[in-house]
Amino acid sequence: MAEYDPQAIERKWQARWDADRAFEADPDPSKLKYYVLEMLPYPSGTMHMGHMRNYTIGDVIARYRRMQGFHVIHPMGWDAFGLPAENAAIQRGIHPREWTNTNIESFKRVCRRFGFSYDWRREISTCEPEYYRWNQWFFLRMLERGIAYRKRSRVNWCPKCQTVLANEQVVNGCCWRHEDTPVEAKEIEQWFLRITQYADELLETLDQLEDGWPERVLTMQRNWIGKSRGTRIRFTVDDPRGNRGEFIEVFTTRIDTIYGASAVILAPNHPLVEKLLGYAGTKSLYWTRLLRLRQASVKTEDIATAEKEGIDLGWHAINPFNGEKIPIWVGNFVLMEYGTGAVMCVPAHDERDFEFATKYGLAKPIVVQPDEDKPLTPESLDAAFTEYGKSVNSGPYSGLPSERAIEKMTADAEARGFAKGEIIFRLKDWGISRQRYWGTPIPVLFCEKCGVVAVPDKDLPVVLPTITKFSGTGQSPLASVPEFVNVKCPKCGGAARRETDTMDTFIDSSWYFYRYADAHNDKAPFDPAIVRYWLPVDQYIGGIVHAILHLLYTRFFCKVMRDLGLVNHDEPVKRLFTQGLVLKGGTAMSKSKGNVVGAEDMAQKYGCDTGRLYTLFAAPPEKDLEWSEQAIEGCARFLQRVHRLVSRHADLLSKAPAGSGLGVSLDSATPKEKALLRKAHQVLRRVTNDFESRWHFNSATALLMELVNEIQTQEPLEEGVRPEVAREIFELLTLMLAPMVPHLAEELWEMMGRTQQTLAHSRWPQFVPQLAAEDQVEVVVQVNGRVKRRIQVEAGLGEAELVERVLSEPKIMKLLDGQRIFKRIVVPDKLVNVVLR
RNA sequence: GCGGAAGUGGCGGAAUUGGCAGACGCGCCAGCCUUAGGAGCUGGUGGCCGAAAGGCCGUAGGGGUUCGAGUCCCUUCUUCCGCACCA
Repeated sequence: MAEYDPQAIERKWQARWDADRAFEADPDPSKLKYYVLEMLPYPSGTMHMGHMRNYTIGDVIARYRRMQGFHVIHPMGWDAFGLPAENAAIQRGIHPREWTNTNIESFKRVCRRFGFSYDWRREISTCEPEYYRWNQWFFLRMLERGIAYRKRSRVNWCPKCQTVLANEQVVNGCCWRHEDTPVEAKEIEQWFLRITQYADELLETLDQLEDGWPERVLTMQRNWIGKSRGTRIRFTVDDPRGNRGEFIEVFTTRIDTIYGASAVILAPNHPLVEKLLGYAGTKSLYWTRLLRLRQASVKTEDIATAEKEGIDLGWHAINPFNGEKIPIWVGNFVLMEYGTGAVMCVPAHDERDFEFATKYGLAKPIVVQPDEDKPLTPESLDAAFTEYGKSVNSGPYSGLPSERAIEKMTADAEARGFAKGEIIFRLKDWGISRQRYWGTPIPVLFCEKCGVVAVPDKDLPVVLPTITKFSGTGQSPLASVPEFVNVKCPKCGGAARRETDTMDTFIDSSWYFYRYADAHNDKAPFDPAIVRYWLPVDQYIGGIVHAILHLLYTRFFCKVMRDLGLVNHDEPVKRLFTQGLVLKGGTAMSKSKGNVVGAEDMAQKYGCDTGRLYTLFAAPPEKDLEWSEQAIEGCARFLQRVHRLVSRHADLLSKAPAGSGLGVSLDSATPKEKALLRKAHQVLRRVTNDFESRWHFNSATALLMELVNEIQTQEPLEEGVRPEVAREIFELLTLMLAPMVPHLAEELWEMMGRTQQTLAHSRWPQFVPQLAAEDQVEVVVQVNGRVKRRIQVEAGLGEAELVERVLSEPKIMKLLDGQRIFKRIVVPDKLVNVVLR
């Protein structure tokens, strides 16, 4: 009997799949397509179990869908631009391209080693000109439409990365790659993509994803976009020494509380602050204190807990509703980046204003009263009342409910010209310039005469030149390559300089899965007709880390592509699955923490099927998974057991024609056959359900283990099991194993004499209810809801009959001892509850 | 602080709609086989009481709805995640 030799089996079947081109699929309108996608990896160092888990989940789904007859596209590629490659170059003197390609080779080798069913013809690598030229093409289209634009602004600078970060790439005030490195503020001129133009739609179409995306991710995106409906109100600055026409615009969602405003507060870096101090000649007086307010900590935890601080500027603003003069302050809690950089301070109805007013002794007029509770009084007010209620002390608006007051006051204020209803978003435009080398060159030139000039399409790609010196000084490395920088202006022929910043690598990953559909197109990013067949993605699988970053950007790109007429859907991904992390010692595997288990080492030790099975069995896929050497041994044992089991019965199985089991009638079946067929079909029903709706591969695996256990308890099969029945059972087992442990399944299939076709395209078996049905069931007998006895009865008894049978059972009669029965609850085939009371 | 998810044996985790809690695996215990076992096989394994039959307790704590609750409701606690002066 041949031992289970995973290495040999795995090589053998991988070669066979390659020869069969088993996983290649091209558009075929007669077939239902299914797009399975795993987030493309950044190939750094070696592939670890975290990656491997991601791809295993995707592969099981791809293989299962294929067995269901779907036309499956399942591609893989490489997120190949990015900082680690450049840092490796600086530290070790290896060119980023070389470092990256070595890693890609290694990742690809491991992917093949695990038998992931990718269509490798579609492989892309984002650092190749054939790919990034389309990044440039998209950028130019956005430039034409005003979606890409250039501006000078305060940006997030990571001193470790030596480059700018987008807002989404700042986590807790620190760089998303360097969680202990606070970002610094820097004024830089850079390129932005006007994602805010789509803010409303990015929010609206999240509703379409309700059924397919985790609620968590949807919530995070909604919060990030941060839509807020309110009013922009203009307060005139009271100017006793002449009218300079200064005014302050505040944004508020609660215009109804304006009669309760006791100050206007400006952000410390609001331009008007210095102006007003200048007018009054009081700059020197306030300057030190003002600087202190401006030096807010960047750590967000600190910000939230920081004490409110302010400075009374000595100026007043006029409340446009009642003409009242209220002081103008500067406050450290007012953000220049949000709204108008100025707020009206309504202490009685805003928590922050309450705190501020308490500290500085500002008045707290009450202008909203709660609906039910007893009315607020200045004496009883110990916290801000921020809910809606009824307006009071608000001139003509007194008595209105808050909602009405907001509407009416906004309308009136608009009519009188000092306010405007407005919707603002927390979302900011996406800053995409990076002062680094290893990325897509931004295809524009700066001409002395013509200004900013787009590189003409025909000159794409703007190829990233090969450079050899990497300093990491924060200067764009491309600036030091004269042959790259100095060009002729395509418009006027005069001298021009190329843009030397490169694009954020999140551009690369925003549309890569469209490129997979038509990976070698050299006329366009892709052929819209092909994309119409394959896209949108039916199932995307990846980590929760990308809940905002990548998934927001890619949704934005989809909408831009739609507006360019390239695609006809609004959302790129129908269903999203966020898998859990692979932990070791309680933390996520990562190179920096030194706790990685290499996928290749693992495959070498146990075989990849064992590795696949372990990651599927150890936890449901959405949960984190703690790596355990002991538990993986259990999976290895199980596969060995299955292999031995089939080996042992090869003779018996060879006596039956293939696929003959279905005709077996239960009437003529032996008890052993009945037991086996029942178990097999019960397992099939539940495994199919786990695959279909929940992807609980852990319980599916447990069920298959149960089936194997059952087969073993029915041994020897030669006695009492006909070959065709044995065959049916073993084929069911093998087909169900196929998506999870495909190599072993193929081998078993062959051992059973099936040689014509691989399992890759075999059909998923059909559940037969009659075969799963039990003819004896165990019924639980409860007294007053507590389980007392269990009895065997034939299945399918009616309620009355079942009660009759239960009550006539001697051991039940003894239990009840003639007591009066108050009530009976009957669940056929399951339970009888006798209520005595 | 706000929002969300979760809490089940020694461990990972099952339990589809309110109907047998702990499937399956790991670990552990006992036995078989073996020159040997870090291999294989058999059996046991939530806690307490009991020789056994059986009984009692048990899904973070408390309360409730129900004939019946891991599952539904209220409440407290804990953990994890997200947001964090967003006006």
